[in-house]
Amino acid sequence: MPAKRSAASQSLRAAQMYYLQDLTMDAIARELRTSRSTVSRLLSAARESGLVQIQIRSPQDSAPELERALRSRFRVDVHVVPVLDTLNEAEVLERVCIQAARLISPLVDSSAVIGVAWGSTVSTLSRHLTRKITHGSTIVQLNGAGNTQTTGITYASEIMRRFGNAYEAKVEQFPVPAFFDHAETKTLMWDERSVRRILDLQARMTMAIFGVGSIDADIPSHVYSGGYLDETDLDSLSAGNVVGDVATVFFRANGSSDGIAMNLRSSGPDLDVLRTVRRRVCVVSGASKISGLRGALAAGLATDLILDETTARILVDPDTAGAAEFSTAEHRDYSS
Amino acid sequence: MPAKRSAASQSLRAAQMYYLQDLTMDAIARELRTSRSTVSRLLSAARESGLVQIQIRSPQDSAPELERALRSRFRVDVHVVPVLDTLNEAEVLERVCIQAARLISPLVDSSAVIGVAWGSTVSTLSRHLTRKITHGSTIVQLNGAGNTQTTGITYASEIMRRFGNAYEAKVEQFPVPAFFDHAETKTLMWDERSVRRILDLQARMTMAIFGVGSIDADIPSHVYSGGYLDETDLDSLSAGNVVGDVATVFFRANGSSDGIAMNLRSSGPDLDVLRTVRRRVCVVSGASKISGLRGALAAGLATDLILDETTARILVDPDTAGAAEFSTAEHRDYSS
DNA sequence: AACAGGTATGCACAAACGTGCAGAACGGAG
DNA sequence: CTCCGTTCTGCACGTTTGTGCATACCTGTT
Repeated sequence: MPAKRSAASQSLRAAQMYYLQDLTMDAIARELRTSRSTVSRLLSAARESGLVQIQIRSPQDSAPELERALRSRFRVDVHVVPVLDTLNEAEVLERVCIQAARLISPLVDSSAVIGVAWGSTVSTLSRHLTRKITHGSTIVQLNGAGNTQTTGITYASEIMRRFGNAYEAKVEQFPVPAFFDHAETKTLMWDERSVRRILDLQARMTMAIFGVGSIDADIPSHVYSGGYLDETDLDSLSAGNVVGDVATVFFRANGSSDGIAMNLRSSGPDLDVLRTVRRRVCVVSGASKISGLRGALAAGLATDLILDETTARILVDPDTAGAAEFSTAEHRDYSS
Repeated sequence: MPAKRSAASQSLRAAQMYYLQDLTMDAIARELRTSRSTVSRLLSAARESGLVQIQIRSPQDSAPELERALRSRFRVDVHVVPVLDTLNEAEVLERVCIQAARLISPLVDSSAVIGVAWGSTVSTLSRHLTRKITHGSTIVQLNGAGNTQTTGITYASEIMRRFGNAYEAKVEQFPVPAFFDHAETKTLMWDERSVRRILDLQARMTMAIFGVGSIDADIPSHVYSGGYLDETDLDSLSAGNVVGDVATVFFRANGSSDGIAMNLRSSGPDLDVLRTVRRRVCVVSGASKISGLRGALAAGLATDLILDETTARILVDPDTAGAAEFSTAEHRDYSS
């Protein structure tokens, strides 16, 4: 009686029988009069397309010590990604991002305006996004990606495209350099209507997704090595006690960012604007980002933090590692 | 570094790695320094304990024709359970209930007051409930289960116990007969403080879960054959044009229930009380319940309907089967 | 009608998984 | 310390699932 149906509809049936009725693929294949392999593929498609949603809800009491400590200390919703501390940086990044993608998915809803930064973390994240059907959502680029060697368009736009794809959202690029050479050029550009459109969109963000850069990382991140900043710039940053950045906007260890000259030339969002966004998801992988992360937390930039276990451990208890530079007491809370 | 941890915490870790990071059980076993079989069991435990939540979200456009038709026709949230129409009654019931249990789970939240009926459907359902951690929830029995042969306590309480177990909720039984012999006994009992406590709880229900009885079913349900009603009772029901019941409260094809004498002796909730409940989940399996179900829908008793595909087909298009008795036009909508 | 390019299907094999069973580890009670 | 009952663990086996490949099937084009 159930004759041929659309692929999506078949996927739905299969998914219901598999995940909701606990039938084996074999049994489902017989009911749908097809081969088991087809059912396997239908189920893949169902997961792939976001039809099947798998969530892990950790009740407070079984949430590990670590998450609770971070949650109460920094007032953010923390997700610690379990990893062995013997894995190499790339593997950890990969796994943090796979998990982050799944954790973000349920936070996205229709008519969302999602600000997205770029950088190796967000790029990796973008490659693992799980699809979710939403309507009328928009992805807006948080900061320009151009530098002296390239317009950065292809790199950043690839990231944006993946986000747009996963959530069926409109993509709004931000085709400006990451840093202007002259602050006044930025000021003028910021009055251009084409740019205003993006800035207005940013002001209406319901969600922002970003990593952090840390200036003293063993392997300094993209921004600090990739042709975005010259010697003079770097010097001015250290002179200003900058510890890191979010979307190419810099801050100090205590979270303050006033008077940092580079920010006047940066295309990234004013941190005060960023702080008005309801959900601000920060993804961090790797212990070398610790000081940048500390600054970002002190600045109250994140409402949700996803990070690997190793880094989380250092964050709560710097004594166990050599990365201790600031005590928590010094941190002033800049969150709204 | 991650030394020995509690079982729950290990389950959580494993679940995150398996469902969120897509590692194989083998890989997880190596990270947790245990055997693959243990990981398999940890994951079972995680699913079993409601830590892992699998949901299927069917976007409107891929929702099958059938669901959309029912949804708009009866103004309820419909979930059609796919089944082959060649399966026997028991198999269909089983599968509808397995799926219903999973569908109900996400609807339950903390501090809920859940009214539960009894009967073969709800009993089967109770055997397949998936655990979910909630706090301060209460399960309250909707109607008494005593009859001339038994107090029904063990049967009904077993159902209740399972619900309480799944949601870590307090269970409130209702130790009265399903039907009183005399309406005035009920009236008096309803003034007893022990009974009032239950009635008050029922008035505060946030959710109700029930099946339907249909008087003309080929295999009549429990209530119509199990020693609850005598010949006179049955005669009075047909004389009053009763088509079915929910929690031993009767109604007619058009949804009305005024002037049905049996209801004065029934321990079930006044339908007006039932209709005030936010979520009223009705589970139906088997085409023989069609007329009872039609009545219940006309009476606006359900906000959510879970039923098997075969029955759903007949419900939208009675012409394809021989069960057509009333056109939809005749139904008056008694929902609030 | 023939064809090309793409997609969907089933087979067969390999990988991943669940579970009964036997032994190890644990935790009181004597 | 020893005993016994319970729980936990890993192995081995059978089952279930993912996927490369060859084939069948579309769909639009010449």
